Amino acid sequence: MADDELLAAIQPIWSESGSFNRSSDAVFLTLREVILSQRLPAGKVFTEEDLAGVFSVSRTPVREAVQRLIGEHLLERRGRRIVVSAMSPAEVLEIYDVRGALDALAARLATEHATPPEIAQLRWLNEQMRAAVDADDVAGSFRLNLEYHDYLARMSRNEFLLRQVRMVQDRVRRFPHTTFEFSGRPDQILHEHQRILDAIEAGDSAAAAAAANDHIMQSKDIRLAMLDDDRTTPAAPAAALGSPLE
Amino acid sequence: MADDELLAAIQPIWSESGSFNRSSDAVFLTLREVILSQRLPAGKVFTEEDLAGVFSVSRTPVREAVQRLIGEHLLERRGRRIVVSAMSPAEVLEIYDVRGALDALAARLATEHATPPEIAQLRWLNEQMRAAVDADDVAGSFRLNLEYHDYLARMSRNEFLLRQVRMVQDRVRRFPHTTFEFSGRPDQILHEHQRILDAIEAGDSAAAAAAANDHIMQSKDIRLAMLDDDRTTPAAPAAALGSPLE
DNA sequence: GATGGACCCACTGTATACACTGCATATCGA
DNA sequence: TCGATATGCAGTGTATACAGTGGGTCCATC
Repeated sequence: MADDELLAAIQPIWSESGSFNRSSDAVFLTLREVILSQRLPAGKVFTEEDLAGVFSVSRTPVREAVQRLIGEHLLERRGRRIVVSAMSPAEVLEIYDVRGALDALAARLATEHATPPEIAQLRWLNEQMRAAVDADDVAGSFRLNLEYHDYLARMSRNEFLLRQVRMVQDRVRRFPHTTFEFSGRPDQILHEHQRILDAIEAGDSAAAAAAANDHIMQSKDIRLAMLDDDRTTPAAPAAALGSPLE
Repeated sequence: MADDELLAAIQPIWSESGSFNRSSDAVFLTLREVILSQRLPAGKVFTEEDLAGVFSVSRTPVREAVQRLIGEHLLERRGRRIVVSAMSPAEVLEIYDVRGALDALAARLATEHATPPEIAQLRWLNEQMRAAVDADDVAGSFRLNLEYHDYLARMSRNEFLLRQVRMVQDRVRRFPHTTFEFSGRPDQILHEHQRILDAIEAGDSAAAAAAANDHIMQSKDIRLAMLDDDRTTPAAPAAALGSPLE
């Protein structure tokens, strides 16, 4: 029974999940986190009852959680089973384009509204990331990278945009490996973040938007190279980094 | 009992909704359509049992549908009641910015991949809309406008982008009134659509993106004027057009 | 008349029970 | 031995039952 794998993946997050009034919410959020952090791999199959067992609740709240996750395209029903949905390489590349457009908009709007303390905070996040990169802390770098982009989106003062950006970031967490594994990429990222910062500080919204879009397109190019690499050397034993980041 | 209003709003869509294996899906889709088409106004309050009564099902499938709609920000729980969530004028304006960025990306990618038949189809949609506008068919114009943008997004060959665009379009359907009501706007729209078409046909992706973004920003400006208008003359008895478009 | 508290009821959240459906395996016939 | 039909079973979808809770109301007191 593959139940064991399910339990092992869910247990850690489940036990430390705070208290909710709705157990349906708790199941939803835990399962969501487990999928986004790739503790539960794409393609994993299970039933409602399996989940009810792991979470020690009845099928009712499980069903509600599953429905919601299907709505977010994190799970899908295939015939009579529930499957963690996979991301195709094509979808990964698609997401970069959308992310570029949204981040460019965020950078543009952020420039128009930025206050000095906000710029300082954004710079601080980048410096933190610099420290993490220098310490070879890949998981920390990855997290701080997401935080940088999240903060940039918040600076846009556009709640709807922020929601979209976060939705995209959630997908990014599901990408196989990270472009960080590409030699020299972390330093490039820091430099590109700095370029965005400079443009924001200079009040040049067009430059900020362009820098943000370029930044994502650089990542896309790296990703493309990594995918080609995977394709040509399929037996390569995956990079040094374990898959479940964060 | 406000149940009557609920029944009146839901009944028409509910009765013509095709057959689904899951009544939970049927409730979800019907309720979704009723909200998006503004048959059920923002702020409308009801309980799970009310819905169960209207749909003649038990609370279980109703709960699942409601959860999913909350996930899409179409409903919200306020204390102990379910409320159709409202869109603030600020959110409406925010959405234009995101829509502009996404449509610009769609136009750019569409230009890169467009085939002659696709361009012909897009032109045909615009000509249909021209006919609807000339016939003063506001609902038809509105629908064809959405179809034009939907087709543009499909031409991008980016499934993820298409999903985002559709999510945004759904929000657009909930906007109060439409910018079509603004004198002369329909003709402007047709002209702006034509500009995008010309750029695509010329293979000028940058121009297509710029035209698409400009198009949405024009709508945003009109919307801004309408909102200011509402604010200065709050007693104005809404335009000639009934609210539930489509 | 206003304000605070207690009680009650409506509504929600979860569990359980039951019916239905599709698949797998077994059994019978040729 | 192979195929077709029957039968059991696992899993889902819906209904219902039950317990807990928050909000509203009504009364008492200031």
